[in-house]
Amino acid sequence: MSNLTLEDIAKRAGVSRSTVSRVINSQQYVRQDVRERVLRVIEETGFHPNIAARALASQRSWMIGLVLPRSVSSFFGDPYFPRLTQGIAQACNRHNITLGLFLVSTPEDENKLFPRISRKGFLDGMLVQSGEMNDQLNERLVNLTVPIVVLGRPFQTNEVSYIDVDNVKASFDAVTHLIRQGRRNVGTITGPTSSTVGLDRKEGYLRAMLEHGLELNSSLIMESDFTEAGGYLAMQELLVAKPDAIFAASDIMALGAMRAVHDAGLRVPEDIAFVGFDDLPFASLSQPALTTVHQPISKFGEKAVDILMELIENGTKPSRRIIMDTELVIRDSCGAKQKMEMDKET
Amino acid sequence: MSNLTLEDIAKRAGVSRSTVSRVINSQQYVRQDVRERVLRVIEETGFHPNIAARALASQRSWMIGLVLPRSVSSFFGDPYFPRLTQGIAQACNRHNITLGLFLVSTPEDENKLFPRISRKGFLDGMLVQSGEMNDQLNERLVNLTVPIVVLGRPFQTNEVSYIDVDNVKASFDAVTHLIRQGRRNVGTITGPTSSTVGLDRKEGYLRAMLEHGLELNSSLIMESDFTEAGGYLAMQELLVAKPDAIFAASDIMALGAMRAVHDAGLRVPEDIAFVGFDDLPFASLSQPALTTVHQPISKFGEKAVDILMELIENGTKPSRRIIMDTELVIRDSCGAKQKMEMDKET
DNA sequence: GTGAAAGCGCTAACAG
DNA sequence: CTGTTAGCGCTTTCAC
Repeated sequence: MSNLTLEDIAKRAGVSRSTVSRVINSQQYVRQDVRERVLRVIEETGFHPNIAARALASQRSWMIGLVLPRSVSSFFGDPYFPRLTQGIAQACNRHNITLGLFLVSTPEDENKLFPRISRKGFLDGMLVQSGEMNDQLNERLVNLTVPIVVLGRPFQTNEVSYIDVDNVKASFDAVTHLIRQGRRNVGTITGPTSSTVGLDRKEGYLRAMLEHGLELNSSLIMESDFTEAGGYLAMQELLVAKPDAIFAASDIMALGAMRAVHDAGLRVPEDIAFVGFDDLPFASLSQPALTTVHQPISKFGEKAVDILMELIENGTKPSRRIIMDTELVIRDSCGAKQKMEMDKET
Repeated sequence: MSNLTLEDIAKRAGVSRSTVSRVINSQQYVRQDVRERVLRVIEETGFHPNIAARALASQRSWMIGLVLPRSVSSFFGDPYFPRLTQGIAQACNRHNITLGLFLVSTPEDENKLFPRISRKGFLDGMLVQSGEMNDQLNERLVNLTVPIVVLGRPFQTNEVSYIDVDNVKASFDAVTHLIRQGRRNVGTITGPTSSTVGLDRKEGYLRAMLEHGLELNSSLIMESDFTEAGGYLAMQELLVAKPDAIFAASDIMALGAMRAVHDAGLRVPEDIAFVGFDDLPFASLSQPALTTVHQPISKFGEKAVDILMELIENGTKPSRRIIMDTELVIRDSCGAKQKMEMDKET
């Protein structure tokens, strides 16, 4: 738009450049009437400071990065990420900072991107999606001096700030719910166990089974990849073990698995009960409506930005750990409602 | 990372700052051996130029923006956008520029964001998703001097560069395909007709019907909103008119509609044939697999970035219009395969 | 409280 | 081909 500079505003307001700068950065030590006069000129002219100049002088870029490592960038097929991104973008708007999006697709990408984003002064901070165990990027990034908030528990938690939900507890509760419905042959479709989220949700399943005196059966546990197709395939294998309930570590896998159950001529929840994880919009629309663990995805993203901004303002020590709450949303796929009806009748 | 400056590199390489700058910007007029020497020092030190300083001096930010107006930011529930974003992000990596993400959620967002992103020097260019008719942002943005590529045909096409698929033709072909299967009572679920994409896909339907001598019936045309739930609702209404085929303007709406058909106790494609639009990953996984118009979404995004970069390098005149090809992917929901079987038998 | 002045780290004429 | 020099538009001491 305009090419106005601080100097122009200063001239028009009859003050010096420094004063205008002070007003813009809402510092103290500016007389009230002067401040108002400057503000008025800024308003009238539609002046906005040049970000590059400001960044150069202040050593802050007013930009944070959202970094999705290679191992998750294919996850973009999972509606989880768009939702997350939306929450993050909204929070950035609120904070008046810009959001840089860095999707690492290939190893070459990673090598090119890493030096660029880790250059001091380029990003004020970053949000890094927790990736897979063998993902080097995560570790390289975390060892930087830039403030970082990891989305999801990282493998290395020392000195790192991160935000997560209590995956173990949430999964424990989900599986417990299935067991309480009288299901005994409870199987699970896990996420990749090379990721903490895959690991933690599996852990919740294992603990629930053990705690309720049920035997673990390795043929009731299938690892998959957080995709619909993966869920379908995993379910086909699980069918052999004749489960009467399945806890899927994500809604999208639950959907694929239910499709497999349907294709096998079995019914949900009568033959096999289901609980998913995420509570994405389509969960309530599936056939039958999916009982699932609700995650506050959008809020999760917003909170992550808030924490990051705090770290940027106040320094990264001590590191912060935020665990957000989940909630089991009971719909039709777990058979609980149906069971209640039956219990009433008898 | 490091705090090296051009000056440091210059000193180590025994040259002046300008020479290093020339090497970095791969300009000519540097002797081969000098260039190599400088390059080696850069390599050894892991030096990366300070973007803010570079931006200030060169008046280029090396960042482009992806702007999703309010009317589409809710569309983020549509897997189309993540795919598109992925293509765009990849192309940005290739071009060594950073991608700023600007989601406009509320009117306040819009008012805050607009001056910020339109400030000269902040963005080298932007990709703006074509929004709804009454969306002011689109027009405001397009009237800026910043290079812009609109994603999807804008309402005002004069002097604006944009990239799109031939929605009218693609829809025409899709509907023609249904008619060729012997369907006569073909209905459509359109996108919002306040958007060009909704308008164009409807236009293709209308033309196909007319051109094949079929009468238009307003109760066979339902406007919806590109959501699964919207598709379901629209289909419920359409059912009254007893259609034998439906062209849905997006896969996600087709999915919702097929769910409604299923709930009504009818079969796809026997009772009602379906063709969708997008060819998102789940299209091949639906029950039955969805016949749909394949859009090269990711390539679309990449191409958009390429065009924008060209505009940035070479000026925005003349404006460019790129129309990408689509392709009808025949699966099971349209009944064509089934019909072929039958035709063989008789 | 306010202004002058010195950079922030780079690019881009301009000399040579 | 290479170096010198003058900014880019802001922040931030340091005087006053």
